Amino acid sequence: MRNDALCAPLSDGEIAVVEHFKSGNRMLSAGAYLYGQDEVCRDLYTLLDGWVCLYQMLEDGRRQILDFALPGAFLGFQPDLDSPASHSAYCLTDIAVCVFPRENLFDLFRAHPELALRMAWITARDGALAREHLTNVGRRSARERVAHLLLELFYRVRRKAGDGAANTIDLPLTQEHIADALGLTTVHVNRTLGKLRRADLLDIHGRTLTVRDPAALAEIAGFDAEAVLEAVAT
Amino acid sequence: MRNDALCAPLSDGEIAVVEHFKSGNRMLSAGAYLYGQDEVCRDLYTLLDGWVCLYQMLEDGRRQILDFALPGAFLGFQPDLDSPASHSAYCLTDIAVCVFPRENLFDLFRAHPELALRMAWITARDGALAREHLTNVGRRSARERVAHLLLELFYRVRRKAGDGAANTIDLPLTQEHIADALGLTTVHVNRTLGKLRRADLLDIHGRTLTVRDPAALAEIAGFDAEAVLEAVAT
DNA sequence: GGGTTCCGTTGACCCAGGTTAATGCCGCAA
DNA sequence: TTGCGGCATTAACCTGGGTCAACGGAACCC
Repeated sequence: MRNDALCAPLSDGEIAVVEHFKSGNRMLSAGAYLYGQDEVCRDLYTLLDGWVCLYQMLEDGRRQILDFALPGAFLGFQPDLDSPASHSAYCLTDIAVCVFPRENLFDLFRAHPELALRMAWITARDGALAREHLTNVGRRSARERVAHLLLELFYRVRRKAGDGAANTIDLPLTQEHIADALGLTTVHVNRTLGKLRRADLLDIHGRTLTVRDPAALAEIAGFDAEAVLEAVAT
Repeated sequence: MRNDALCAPLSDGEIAVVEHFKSGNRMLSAGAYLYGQDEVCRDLYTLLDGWVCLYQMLEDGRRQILDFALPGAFLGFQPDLDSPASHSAYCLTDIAVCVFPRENLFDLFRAHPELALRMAWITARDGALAREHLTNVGRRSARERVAHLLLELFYRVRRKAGDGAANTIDLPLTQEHIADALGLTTVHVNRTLGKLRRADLLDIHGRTLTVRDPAALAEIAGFDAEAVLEAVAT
């Protein structure tokens, strides 16, 4: 957890400060909202366990998923903490978060400048990932997009798991989530997944993703592991 | 300029520190690169004058424009300053930038924590804008996308200009730039602009954009001025 | 003055992906 | 046990936007 969270690069003494600052842990069930679009977000969170998806919704119900947050993600920080959130954070699974009261954040940052620096680092990384997603949906075909997203998630969760060998990961997404992340429809995602499966490149069933041929997928996706995973590294 | 740049909310004393830190100004001609994808970026910049576009390129030449940077933008900051840039910064016009040597950045931040905080703020804002762009290309039709982008730029430059009334702005973009920002082709952007022009909603010619009916355009675009412009406010 | 290059514009045609709708499976609650 | 709701899957059909190609004007250079 420490790897990705606010406190990763800190000394023990500094971690103690952060520990003291946090207001406790919280558990939420799958389907709950950590915070919702247009609602002023009271706290900041480090995701300890589970999956969260971040999305924006248009007036008429169209949805764009911006990112899937994995354990270690830092959530709820935005430029103006007093204005309503620009997106919703929805629990895809049961989750556990570490809660930081928003109020004293700036005091904390002033008292511990490394934390502000760390915050800038995290935020820049999240921005870079969002930009990767933008070029994915803006400039790649459906087949390429699906391959790209699944590879990204595959490597991200494998890195967390530290299980460098397994080619199967837990993937608590429906095809609708994938569609909404990629700017496609469920029907087309289904067709595309079917083709990739029949080509023996991967398999998805029962909340599980198996990557059968990472190299071929990377080729299809134009997946640059460096760029994408750096955007997600510690 | 001070409005948007690194030093906006600082005291005069603090600004003096930043002034001292900067290594000078630099001018570049339209068509030049401030920095290129995959090249390690030596400096950080505040854009003083002109337009810059930030884009990512795929192997096969497809291009996704991530953002158009306007005066006041802070450029070149990324999570790992020693790794190659994830995108290119290309001058759409002649520009002037204020240059900060990257080397001592962290020393500066340590010495002046407000700056690190300010950096986090700027980075979070840029991330939010990138996410707005993601939902624009992921979930809106060509017509909506074009309207949305042009309104965004319209309000952004008008805000800088402080010219609250004018309905015409300078827009140094070709239709190809618009296409590459929106995940469309030039041909289709042309058709779409034609329709908007014929509907008397806007007009583009000779590097100039005139918004004839902002309200109708906002309606079409699902343009939420709050959300989008906050993502760009001081 | 005549190339040349860069852009904008338009038309004809095509296809990747959207739409609609039906079918089937599984897990769960009564 | 049945029924129901969420999800995956498939097929038939349609359309928004892509592709290809041609043309025109403006700015530039020799």
